[in-house]
Amino acid sequence: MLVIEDSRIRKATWNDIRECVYIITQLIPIGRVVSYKAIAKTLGISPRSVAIALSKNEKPIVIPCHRVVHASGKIGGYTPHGQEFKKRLLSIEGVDVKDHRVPKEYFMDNELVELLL
DNA sequence: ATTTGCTCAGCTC
DNA sequence: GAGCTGAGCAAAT
Repeated sequence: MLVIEDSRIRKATWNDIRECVYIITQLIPIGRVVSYKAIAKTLGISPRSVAIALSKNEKPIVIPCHRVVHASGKIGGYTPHGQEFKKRLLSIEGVDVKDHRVPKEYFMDNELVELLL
């Protein structure tokens, strides 16, 4: 991932990555979901890094990290309060989590990539 | 459904 | 620097 600062291109720092991940996460509307992979693609970094960024999240509720799940539909993690809490948050927002899986119709990976690329 | 190998940024020593 | 740890992924089994 590269960023532009003072008209120069430089490698993104950890802070840059976190900032971008948080901003994108906040773009996800209520009742929808995206995968780590989709965010990684828009930023040009690895999915693993996105997960790390979210895990180090300092504002667990302001940053809706519960709307980010595995590409396969599996729930993923939610360190502050555990998977169960994450599931509960999602169902409150209208996402029907079936058997530790979120159905593909809730995903907006394509829209996100199309929007930001 | 489960295992396996790959990945890459942070943390520890 | 070297080695370990993940809120992951994709392919093979």
